[in-house]
Amino acid sequence: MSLTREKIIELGESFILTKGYNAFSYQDISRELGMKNAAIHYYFPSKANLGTSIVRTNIQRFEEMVENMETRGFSEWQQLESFVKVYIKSNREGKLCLLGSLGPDFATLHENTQKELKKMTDIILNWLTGLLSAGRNNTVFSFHGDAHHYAVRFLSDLVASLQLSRVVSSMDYKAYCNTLLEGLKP
Amino acid sequence: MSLTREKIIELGESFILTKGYNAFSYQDISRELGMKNAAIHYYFPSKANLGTSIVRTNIQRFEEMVENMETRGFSEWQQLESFVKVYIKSNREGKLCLLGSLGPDFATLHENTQKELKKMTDIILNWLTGLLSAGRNNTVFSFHGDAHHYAVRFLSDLVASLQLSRVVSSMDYKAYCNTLLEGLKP
DNA sequence: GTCTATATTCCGATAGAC
DNA sequence: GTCTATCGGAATATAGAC
Repeated sequence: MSLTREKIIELGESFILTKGYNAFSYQDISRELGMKNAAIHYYFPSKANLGTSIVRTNIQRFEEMVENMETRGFSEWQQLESFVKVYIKSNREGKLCLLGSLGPDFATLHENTQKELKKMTDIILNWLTGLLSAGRNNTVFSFHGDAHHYAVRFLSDLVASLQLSRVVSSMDYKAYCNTLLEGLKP
Repeated sequence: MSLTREKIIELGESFILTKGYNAFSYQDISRELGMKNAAIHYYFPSKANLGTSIVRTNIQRFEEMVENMETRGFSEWQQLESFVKVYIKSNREGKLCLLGSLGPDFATLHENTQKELKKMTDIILNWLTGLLSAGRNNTVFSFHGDAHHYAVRFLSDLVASLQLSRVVSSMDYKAYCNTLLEGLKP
């Protein structure tokens, strides 16, 4: 696994989260790396390849996070808190999450990237649904209705509020996330 | 006010809501109108002008909707329901809302477009906050905590779930919106 | 006042140099 | 295996025709 390749993925992701998929170019990446834009094509023949790889990397990262939390015996509450912290960090860095950035551009993505993005979202939502459901059974969480519905809503809250925090004049993202968590307390 | 100009705004908005701001071009619009792409520049010298005008049109449309509802003496519940219906309609047409589409591209927008988008969001959030607050006082709604926080959350739910409905395999958007409204019942 | 011919820049991508 | 010179085309935008 080449170091340059990893840097390209890292930079590409960063640009997607700040400028958006259709606004960043290979030149944005190559400039940072001190190369010609065409050099990126050696590692990723097309922009679609790069996009797909970036989503795959994110899936891997998420699954490793979940594994780590399970190994450490995190409670449902601790797991949800850790998940929310990822979003708070993104907000601090002025970034969106990958779902919130690529989701709106879905129609313009390559078929493979679309497929991978769907896969990522399903994985996150399934995990979140299971976590909420288990947490409610253990009386760690309290909420009404279907767990999957609530999972969609909770994820929507995190995704969109990241976007809104750019647009809304004065928004305390961390405080907002805390009220989200508060709402789940029994 | 020229008819062509209005058609350009309408088409431009439609493309923003389906492809995204940075993915649509003047050619997309001119092709539909049977003109050369450069003709659009007569009406909107730059893409930023067009973007700003589209946001302004949306502000106007929203304010007219609110006025109409007040004239007809809509209850808080009816007003909120009407607002949600706009999103259900967008979902049926495979479109996002303007905030959910332009928000992620915020960093790439012209200063004036950014300003107008912020204005639009403030207007919507202020209205929603007032509506929720008044509705709670009249015991039409029931929710915990700060009304503005809840308004941000409610808007986030609508905005992001529109985006998610494209990505998540099986999602019943209308049913989802209904559970959102159910959550506000006393 | 309305639109077209044309310029300019930048994009993603290929062929080939080292 | 790694990167550069270069292409074809599409993007936004200007100057000028009707």
